[in-house]
Amino acid sequence: MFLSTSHNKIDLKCRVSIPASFRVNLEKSNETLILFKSLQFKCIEGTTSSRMQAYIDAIDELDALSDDAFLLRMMMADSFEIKFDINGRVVIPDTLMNFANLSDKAVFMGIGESFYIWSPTEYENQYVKSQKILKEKGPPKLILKKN
Amino acid sequence: MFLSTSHNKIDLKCRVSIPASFRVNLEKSNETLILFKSLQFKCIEGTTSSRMQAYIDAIDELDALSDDAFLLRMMMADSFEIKFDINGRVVIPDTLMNFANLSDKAVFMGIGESFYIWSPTEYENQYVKSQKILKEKGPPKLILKKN
DNA sequence: TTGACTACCATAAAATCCCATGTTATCCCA
DNA sequence: TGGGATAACATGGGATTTTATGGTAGTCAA
Repeated sequence: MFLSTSHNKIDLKCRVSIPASFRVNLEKSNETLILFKSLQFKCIEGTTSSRMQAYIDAIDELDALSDDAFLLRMMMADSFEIKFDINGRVVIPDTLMNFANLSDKAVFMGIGESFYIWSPTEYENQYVKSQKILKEKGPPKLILKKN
Repeated sequence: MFLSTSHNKIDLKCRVSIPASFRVNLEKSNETLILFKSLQFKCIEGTTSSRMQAYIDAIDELDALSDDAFLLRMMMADSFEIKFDINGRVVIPDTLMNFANLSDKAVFMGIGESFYIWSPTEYENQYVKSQKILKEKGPPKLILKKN
């Protein structure tokens, strides 16, 4: 599980510490880290190699000529397998830095099976948006069933 | 099951003892503790890792672009996997301290599958409110499911 | 030989571990 | 059933380890 949010610094070499809890999550299942462009937002998405494999398998299930299959293949093409240095840092590829509009700060946001890397301003926008939806529409049905 | 209410002290390091009965409940099912921002109240909610995993699984079932999926991902971002020290204490993350307006006292309130952590004043407000509703509308009609 | 990339070392701040102690609850035996 | 012994619990504080981050040296390729 990738949970919680943290704000880390990106240095001049585009190095950034992956939050320790995320690293532990990868290590304990012996997975490597994959970074790719989010299909939905202006941010980077990170996930495990095995979940990426699941995406790849899912493409095979789709109509090979469909738009969905096309989009997913393009996503694969912009994916990177990332190595850690001994301090738990990674180098974010240029393509992804530009895509997510990152410069010197990164917001890591765990969302369960994967996580997002946002620029601070984009993150702030999304957070505000979520608070607004919550206020207007209330919590998901799923949550209310719980008790 | 998490039941009953207790008032514990939060120290300068934001440490607080989780009520022993809650801990036993987690230990006997070999679960870790997850704390997150309640989507309904100004309080922290605590639950088991397997329950949180169920929410995560639910995200994949939903339309990825829906408001519900969006809110659930945000909920994950505001969730923390929490470790106990040998005395049964946890550290409450800053984000959650602020959200629930906690300082030096916490009220633990078991509500079955999960529990709430309130600031004393917020707890008092909710308690008074519940008594008022009880007086005005009478007790709730409960329909128990037979298995 | 220069520039980019990688591996490794250093350090301050923060998180975590572990020991100590008073207080409350539980047990057990007379 | 009373009351002392024992265990469990909540809380305080200091020592130790992790974490995030800055920097340097070595490597490979153009």
